Amino acid sequence: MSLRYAVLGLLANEPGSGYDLTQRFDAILGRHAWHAQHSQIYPELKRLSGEGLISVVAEGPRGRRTYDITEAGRNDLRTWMRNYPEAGVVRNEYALRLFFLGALEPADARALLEKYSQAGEEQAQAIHAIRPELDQRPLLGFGRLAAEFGARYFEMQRDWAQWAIDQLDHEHGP
Amino acid sequence: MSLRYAVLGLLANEPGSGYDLTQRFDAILGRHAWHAQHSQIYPELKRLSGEGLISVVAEGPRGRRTYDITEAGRNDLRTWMRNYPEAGVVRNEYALRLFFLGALEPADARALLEKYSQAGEEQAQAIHAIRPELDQRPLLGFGRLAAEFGARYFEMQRDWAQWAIDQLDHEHGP
DNA sequence: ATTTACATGTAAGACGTTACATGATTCT
DNA sequence: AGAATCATGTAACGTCTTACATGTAAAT
Repeated sequence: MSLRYAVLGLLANEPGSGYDLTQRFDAILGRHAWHAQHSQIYPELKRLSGEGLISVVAEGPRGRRTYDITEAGRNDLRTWMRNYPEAGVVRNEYALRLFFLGALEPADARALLEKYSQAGEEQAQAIHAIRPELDQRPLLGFGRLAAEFGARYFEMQRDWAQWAIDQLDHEHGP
Repeated sequence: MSLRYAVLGLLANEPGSGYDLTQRFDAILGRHAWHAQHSQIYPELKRLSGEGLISVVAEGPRGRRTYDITEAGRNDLRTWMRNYPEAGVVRNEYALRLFFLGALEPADARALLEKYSQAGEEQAQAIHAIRPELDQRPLLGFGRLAAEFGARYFEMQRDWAQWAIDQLDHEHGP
């Protein structure tokens, strides 16, 4: 059921076509929270439109249809948002891998941790880079609060990986 | 393909039955990294066993079969681990909700942020509580490095939510 | 004796990915 | 003229959840 709310939330932020939403998923949302391909998005737009939660507000070249959220849709989104889930869907391949570091030999574990550290630094920088624009208007569904969360997350990942490397070095000689 | 490696990783940590693995997913892994029900686990164990990546090492009451990872399985797991994915699967309902805080009225957003803060504190405490045992032996697939990551993650969540509440209060009056 | 926990399995339907399919508009 | 981007759609296949189904062993 989350795809439904991902789409509603993105449209609540800014109207857009299926094509636009596909890009927003690819750019931001899909990296951190939820992913969807266009093959899932277009049917979902039809469904939501049929239920009156979104509607076509403009048509453009190549059959482009721009959707916006309706009042009914906004209410549905808010109701969902107000209800904090006891057991929400969480699936994270990177976190999964980090559980099994013990299965690697120290040299391989170290190399992997370097990648976690590097990726953390890069992603944090990427967020800092777009932050100035966020104060003007939300970008691709990325508001100030979410940006801060993302930045803190990736800085934490970077620092944790460095700490973990230190731990390994102390155990197996620097 | 990640379920496969979640199972291999858990068995690499400690042998267990389908029932045991179901509990490990429920207790730790499913909350942070990957989830699976028994209805998915049992068929997966058969598949992995058929491929020679795991094998039955003990049988017990009620048809219980304890599996352990084989050398072939350990190699497969290590190969997967060494390969850091460019675009791994990430799906997080909690993070998704946090992207759309702007859709709520300030009072509702504040209430939700309080829940994020509280949940962060509780989960961080839960990890600290089991940490002493981790130094003796890995517990439910939860090694020291992963525990530290989890603790830092939830402390970050708590602190971010408090920061976000401050931001809202400054915008809309305390 | 009854309840709880242990233990495994299958089936239907929902959700998600990959591949197939088509065409218009814009840029170089 | 050709390439890249924009734009939408469907089908087959794989994964995941929910529900159905069954039985044993241990604890109260």
